[in-house]
Parts: sequence; C-alpha cells; structure tokens
Amino acid sequence: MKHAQKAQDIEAALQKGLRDKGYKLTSQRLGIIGLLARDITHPGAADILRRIKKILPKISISTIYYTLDILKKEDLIHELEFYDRDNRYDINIKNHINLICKKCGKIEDFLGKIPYDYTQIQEQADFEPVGMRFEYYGYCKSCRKGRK
Amino acid sequence: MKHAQKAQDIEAALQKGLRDKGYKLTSQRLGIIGLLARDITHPGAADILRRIKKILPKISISTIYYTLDILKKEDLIHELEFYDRDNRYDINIKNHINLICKKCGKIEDFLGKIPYDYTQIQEQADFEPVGMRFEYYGYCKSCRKGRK
DNA sequence: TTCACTGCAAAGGCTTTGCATGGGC
DNA sequence: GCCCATGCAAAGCCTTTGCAGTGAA
Repeated sequence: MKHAQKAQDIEAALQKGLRDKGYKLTSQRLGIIGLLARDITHPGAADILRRIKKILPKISISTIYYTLDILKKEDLIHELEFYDRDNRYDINIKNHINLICKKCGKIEDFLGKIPYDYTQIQEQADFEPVGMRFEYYGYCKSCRKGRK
Repeated sequence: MKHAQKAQDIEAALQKGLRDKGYKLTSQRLGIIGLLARDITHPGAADILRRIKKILPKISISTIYYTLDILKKEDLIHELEFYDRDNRYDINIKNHINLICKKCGKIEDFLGKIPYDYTQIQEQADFEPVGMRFEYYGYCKSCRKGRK
C-alpha cells in the first residue's frame, strides 16, 4: 500500500523508533503515540492531554511535552509552531503545505508540490536550508458555510 | 524606478497611509515609520524600542505594539509571527518567501515565485486563502563560515 | 536496582490589556 | 477642547524548567 498508511503501522513505527533508541515505552508514551497515529487533525499539547486523561487521568502536561520533545528529536513527528495559538503536532514528517483555518483552527494537508528544494535555495541564495514551512491561511469548507 | 523603492518614498507612503485614515502622526509614530522604512532586516518590537529610545527615551513598548497593530490593520506592514522568538515586522507586504537563519535570526527575502495563487488553492482544496507564509529555515552565509 | 520518567508547581518570555495622564488636530 | 495616543504596570498564555518520588527494563 503506497498511500494512506494504516494507523497501526504508524503506531508500530513510532513505538519501534523509541524502543530502538533506548527510550522506555511507558503507558503514557504508548497512549500519546496511539493518539497521534490515529489523529490527522494535527492536535496540540492541550488536546492530547485532555484526550489521554480519559485513559490515564493522572498524566500531566509536562509529560506530554517531554514525550513530544523526544518524538521531535528523533524525527518521528513534526511540530508546527505558532505564537498566538498552541503548537500542533503532525505524524506526517514529509515536507508539505498546510492549509490553516483562521476561524476554527483546523489544519489540513495540501497535496501540492513545494516550489524549491534545498539545493535550489542554496544555489540561488547562498543560504543552507535545513527545514521549511509552507502555509496558506484562510477559511475551510465548513467555516465558509456560516459566512455571507 | 521599478525595484529598490527609496526609503523616503516608503516613509512618505506609510505616513500618508496613517494620515488618510485619520490616525494622528505623533513623534513616536513618525519615529517608528522612519525606522521601518530604512530597515530591511525585519526588526522585532524590542529592536524598534531600543533604537527609537535613542531619539525618544520615554517611549514605551506598548506604544510600539499599538502603532505596529495599526500599521498591520491598515496593511502597511506585514507581521511575521514566531512562538520561540519575538515577532518581526516587514515593510514588504507583497507575498514572498523568507529565509530565516536558525543561528543569528536574520531574515532575508528570497526572490522566487510562490507555487500556488489563492485561486488555485481554492479550486484544488475547497479552502479560501487570505494569507500565506513561506519560509526556509537554515544557515545564512555569514553563520555558515563559522561552522565545519 | 538503576536512572530515566512522571507529576506537580513555579518560572519564563513576549504580547496584550487596564487605566490615568498627555498631546495632536 | 475632544479623544485618541502614550506610558507604566500588571495580567495572560503557552511552554519550559526544577525537583522529589516512581516505575520500566
């Protein structure tokens, strides 16, 4: 299967990623991984906390952040940073364009190509890229319905 | 002159933009506008404060933010928002790609084309864009020199 | 048993807000 | 003279940090 990787596969890959590097697979981490693998809405730390608490009521926000930091560091997830809303986490670590709704905050992936690869940028600008961020801000389908 | 608009022209345009909308041209605002028109390094609010204080020692950070808010609202400047560093302000309000140095924080404009216009996004994704953000993160020329 | 992990609480840093005073127009 | 604008201070908000107790390997 080329597209639409199963949630179970992603979950297993994340677990393996941690185990292979010597990280402990605690119930908190398994919960966070399970949630991320099944959630394509790019949840934030507070979302994750709220939902994990249904299973692990005592989990704290610092554990969420600590686990997300490890997953980031090991390149198993990608972090989308915002100054005026909470950061969001994405299991799609491939560079892609995001569409961000200014009303409801929903983030969807856009299946389109990135204009310049790192080599092109380096050649044209004498700048060495190691990451990128491509986003369009606007209004999603459901939020447009309620507007004039 | 098509490219490289003169700082004086930009400054005059910003002043006119405020005056035409009925905003008062106080010495603080004139100072901020004069600085922004001559600064292509995308300064932050604290940068602006520090430099304006040389001329107006009593100016406060809330005045800086209040003025920047107005300039944003009237589409005279563009704000680049970051969660882990201070926001930056740009007189170039045309959509463009920014190159952001992870070491020194410098932001330079990249003269390249944007991959999709708003119409294309709307047709392909059922999403109505009103803004965009395109950035590459990496290391600028001068910061690369100090590295292996 | 060990030491990384967890949970609680406090700190941090930039931006926003409240409010009395002040100054363009 | 009227209000918008200013400056000071405090509040806000999410993320980060400190630290003692805890549990996975």
